[in-house]
Parts: sequence; structure tokens; C-alpha cells
Amino acid sequence: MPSIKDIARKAGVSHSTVSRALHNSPLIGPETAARIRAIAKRSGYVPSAVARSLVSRTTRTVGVVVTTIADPFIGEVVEGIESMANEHRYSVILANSHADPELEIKVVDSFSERRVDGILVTASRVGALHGKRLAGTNVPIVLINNQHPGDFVHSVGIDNIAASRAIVTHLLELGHRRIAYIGDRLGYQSDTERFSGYRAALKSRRIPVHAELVVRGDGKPVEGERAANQLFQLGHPPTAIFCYNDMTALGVLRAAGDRGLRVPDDISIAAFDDLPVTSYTSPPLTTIRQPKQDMGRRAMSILIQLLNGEKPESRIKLPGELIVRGSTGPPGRIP
Amino acid sequence: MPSIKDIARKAGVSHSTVSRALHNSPLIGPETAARIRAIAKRSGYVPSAVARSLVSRTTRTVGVVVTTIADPFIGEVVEGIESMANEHRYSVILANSHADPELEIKVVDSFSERRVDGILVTASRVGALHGKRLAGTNVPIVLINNQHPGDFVHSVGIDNIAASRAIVTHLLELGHRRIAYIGDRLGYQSDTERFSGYRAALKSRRIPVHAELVVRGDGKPVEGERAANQLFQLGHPPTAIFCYNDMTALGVLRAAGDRGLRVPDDISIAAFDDLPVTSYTSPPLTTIRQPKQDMGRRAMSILIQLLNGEKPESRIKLPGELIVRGSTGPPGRIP
DNA sequence: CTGAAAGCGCTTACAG
DNA sequence: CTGAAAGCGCTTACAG
Repeated sequence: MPSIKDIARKAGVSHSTVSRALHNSPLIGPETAARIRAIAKRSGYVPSAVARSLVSRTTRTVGVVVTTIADPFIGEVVEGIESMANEHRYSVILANSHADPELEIKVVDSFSERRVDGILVTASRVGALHGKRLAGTNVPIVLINNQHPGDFVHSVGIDNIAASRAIVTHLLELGHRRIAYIGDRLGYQSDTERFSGYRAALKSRRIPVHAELVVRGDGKPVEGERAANQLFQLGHPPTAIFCYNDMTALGVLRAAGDRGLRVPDDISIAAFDDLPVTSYTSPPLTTIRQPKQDMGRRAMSILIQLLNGEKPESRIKLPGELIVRGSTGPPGRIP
Repeated sequence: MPSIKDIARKAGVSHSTVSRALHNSPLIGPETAARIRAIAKRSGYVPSAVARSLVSRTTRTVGVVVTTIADPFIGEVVEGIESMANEHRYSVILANSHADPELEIKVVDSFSERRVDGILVTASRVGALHGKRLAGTNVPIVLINNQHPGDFVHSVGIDNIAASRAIVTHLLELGHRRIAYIGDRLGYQSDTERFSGYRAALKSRRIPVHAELVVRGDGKPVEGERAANQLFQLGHPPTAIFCYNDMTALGVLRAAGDRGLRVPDDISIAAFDDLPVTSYTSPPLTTIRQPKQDMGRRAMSILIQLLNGEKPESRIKLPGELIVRGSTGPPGRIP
């Protein structure tokens, strides 16, 4: 792979001149510049970003930490990040943390070595570690859906409280009074917030929160199914179930089907996330749409502003959108 | 951020000595080395991968081109790539091509500038471009699920023909004789292969391929639905439908539901991919499981071998696995 | 065991 | 308009 020096030799000029010609510097005579560019092209010259980075002290690279890229929700967020990054000529280095604090630290260390210009972290529960870890360096960090209660300077997320309040209110308006919540027991901030939206909605109608109607899963179908069965066995079962997320709802749907309960005639199911699947379950799920790609784009946008020395809005809370589909309806008569 | 020179100054040694101490060079006296390391640590020294790359002429970085990371199938593949890369201390630069040849070229160019050590491309239809584009450079490329008929040196994919033959044979064994195929009209190599497995399975039972039973979608639910409706309207409709992929099958499932057809009593549905969704549709889908993560791991593994100067197996065809679930059963009696 | 020197491929003041 | 020089942060022969 030829370097600037090789081109210089072929063109009979100094490598400084080549460098300038390649950058369209006004200093270089147009015909010289054209000649040099032609030679560079012919020689298959590709500038070295690594050499450039060494002198510019910037890599035009951002590190993205995700728990796992196999998660479709996260995939959408990263799609947004990547597209915004690409538009601004940044490259994305992707790393999975598998929600493992040690791995997350390793990953962030590797980002430091690679001198990324900024870091994006999605759904981290160990956010605090970064603070300590990166306090010394000045690498800006933007969190997406931070799951750590401690607050970070720059973050984008969804307004969980308002959204869950909206969907529970939707159930209330349908006439439901016994509404269960299947949460997540892993200690995510988003669970805390969604649960509090649930309580707020009930409270505004003066409906008490029954402890027996609040159970916890782990955000996955199997546990959703288990939790739903627990609810169905209650002496006085709920007529509607609000799930922490769509994955949990898939399990609930199955549990209902296995018991011969019709959705929404016998039981209404509401969820959160609006994964692509949810419009293809039967019935399709009423859920909260999270602007996943937009969250990624916004976060990257904040990072870019930070890198440009601007002062971006620091905490963005995007609204969720209530998507009403077939899984919710007026309460049925459970024996 | 301190450099090796800063550490050298503090330690009262030359920067060469610092470099050696940090690499545990046996040349350096143990106590000197320990002292230097302590100082480096205390100063928050983080070695610069970019400087190192400049001299080593290797970045320990691989570029991954995907059509879109929002695709859950691709997310799984990338998960496999990333985990294998991480185990070998490689970083992954991710870029979306959106199946746009121009963008794909831009992306690969940017990889060249960044001097990635190797490139992984998933599901590319424009694979041939890379060949031309990168012929000059010696960056090794490994393709995953190449969708371009032209063959590449290194690739990993699934044995589409055998897998689709297996699933169609499953339908035949259930007693189906009128089996439709809803393919993909976008010209993917995988469609060609799955269709040929379908034909082979029928042929082995001496069942003719009826043109009216072969329709095309685009790999997404909406077109799957449309295609299914087309089949249902036939004078002599199929008793089973084999879909190019799970997404298509979701649309078929919906079309069947909308017509009041029971699955599998009235119509059997078979698909391909085994996305996580498929076990949560109702009924769950009979499909072919693709070893998505493993495909990613294998591809990265080939790349690593290539980078180590070894001669890896060049074309890996992984077997798909038939997963029989509730969407297929003996043929019903359609009026 | 340690240091001075050269060099990786660039950019960019500083001279001319 | 062009070149020589310095420097970005490292590694690694070459001397001592």
C-alpha cells in the first residue's frame, strides 16, 4: 500500500506537497495538484487514518457498548447511532458487555487505547463504573436508556413514567379495575419507572395497588409465562395485565392460550417496546412504541455536538407512543 | 493523557526503557520495571493503539459490513463475530450498507483508510464489487451468507438446499402433495437455493412443481400475506406453504387467520431462519434453525486464521436444523 | 541492562 | 507556490 512518500517520488515533489495536493490546499498550483492526484489515484493510494489520527489527536471513531447486539431492541438503537455517525463520517466500534461489569470495563479500556473520540453506552446497569474509570480522560460519554439510578451528564431515554401511565390509563378507560403488573426483577431503572407510572395511573383513579397483582419476571417470555400463571391462579385474578416489555407479554400470551383464555375477551394484555414482532402475534399487542432508532440518532447527535465543542441539551427524554392493537379490550367476565 | 515520554521523564529513564518495561521485556531489570509500571499506573497511562498500529502496521481491528444491524438475524451473526473477535483481542468496526452498492463501497473504502486487518461481509448481493475494489490491497475478506452467485474464496453459509429439502420432505411425510413455495423476488442466492431444495424434495417423490404454487414475496410479512392470499384464492389451493423465511411466514399466518383457516388443520406453514419470534407465534412455527451466532464465530475464526498466516477451510457450509413445531401437521380437507 | 536513533505515515508551522 | 523540519506516540534494531 503506497504512502505519501511513494507518490511524492513518482511525482518528483516533496511529500508535503503531496499531502497538500490531496487535501485540495489552495497553496498548490492547480496543474501540479491535478497531476499529483492522478498519480495517487493510479497508484491506488489510500490515506492512512491511523497516521492522520496520530497527528490530529482525534480518530473520528466512537465506541458503542451494548449488553448484546443480538437483542433486536438494541439493534434498532445501534442502527440509529450508526446512520447518524456515518452521516458525519464517524466510524462505530461495537462491543458487547453482556451486562458483565468486568467485561464492560475491559471494553471501555480498549476504547481508551483506541482513542475513540466518544463513547455511547446503552442500557447499562453499571454506568457508575464508567464515571470513575473515565474521569481522568476527557472522553465524552452519552448514555442511552441508562439503567443506573445515578444520573449521568448526557443521556437520552424514554419517558417511562408518562408512557406507562398512558397505557395503564388506556386499560382503565376500557373499564379495567384489576390490572396486574409483571415487572422485571433485575433492578433496571426502567422497571422502577414503569412501575411508578402504573401506580400513578391507578392512584389518579383512587384504585389501590394490590400487592398480589404485582409480580416480577426477567424481561423474557419464559418468566412472563410463569408470572402470568401465578396471576391466573389468584382467587380474584386480574382482567388486564401490563407487562414490563413485549418479551414478557409473549410469555403471557402463551400462558393465556394454554389456559384457553381468549385475548382480549377474557384477559387484556398490554406491553412496552413495540418490537416488530408485536404486530404479528395473535392478537397483535397493544404496547408503547419506543423511538428506538431515533434514540440512537439523538444520542449520537449529542455526542457530535460535544465533540464540536458545543453545549447540547444534556438529558433528553423522548415520549413513548401508545399503540393500541387487538390485545386490549373491555374487561370480560372471569368466573 | 500522558505518553510514554511523560512516564520516562517522571521515572528518569529513556522512553525506550519505558516501552520495554511496559511490555515486560526481559531486558529490563525487575525493580526498574516495577517502578516504571507503578509510575505509569499512577499517572493513568493508557497506551495508544494508534501509535502502536502505525509501527506495527496492523490495527487488530476488523470491519463488519451488514445490510442493517436492525435485522435480528444479522444481530445474532454479529454477536457471534464480536464474541470471537473479543476473545482474540480484535475490535469490531460496524457499518451498515443498506444493501446499497454505493454505500457499500464507501464503507469498504473507509475500512481501508482505517487499515482494518480484515473484513467480514454479511448477506451481500454486491459481493463482486469488493473483489474489484480490494483486489489491490491484501485485506482478507470473509463472506457470510453470500447472496451473490459468484463465489468468493472465503465464506461461511448454511446449506440451503439440504435444509429446504429436509423441511419440504417433512411436509411430504405428513402427507402433503400440494405444497406451495413463497420465495423472495429480490434475487438472493439463498432464495435460489431454497427453491432448488424444494424442487429436489418434490422431484424425489415424483411430484411435479406447479407454477401456480410458486409465488414471490420480499422476505417481509406484508408481502408474505399478499402472496398467501394469492395462493388461498387458487381453484385448487395448497395444503401446505413453505416460506423463504420466518418473516414471510408471519404474513402467511396472518392471512390464514384472517380467512379463518386454522393452522395446521387447514393449512400447514413451514419457514426458515428460526428467529426468536417463531416459538411465540400461535401456533409456533416449524422452521429451519440457522446457527446464526455460530456462523459469525466461524467467519471470524477463519479471518483470524488468515491473519495468522494459516490456511483455513475456505468454504464452510453449516447444516440447518429442522425444528418441528405446531404450524405443520397432516393435510386437512380444504373444500 | 539502558539509551540514542530511526522510522511507521501523516500534518503543518516556518522559511524561502 | 514548494520544501525541509519537527512532531504525533510508539517499537525496535544498533551501540554501548
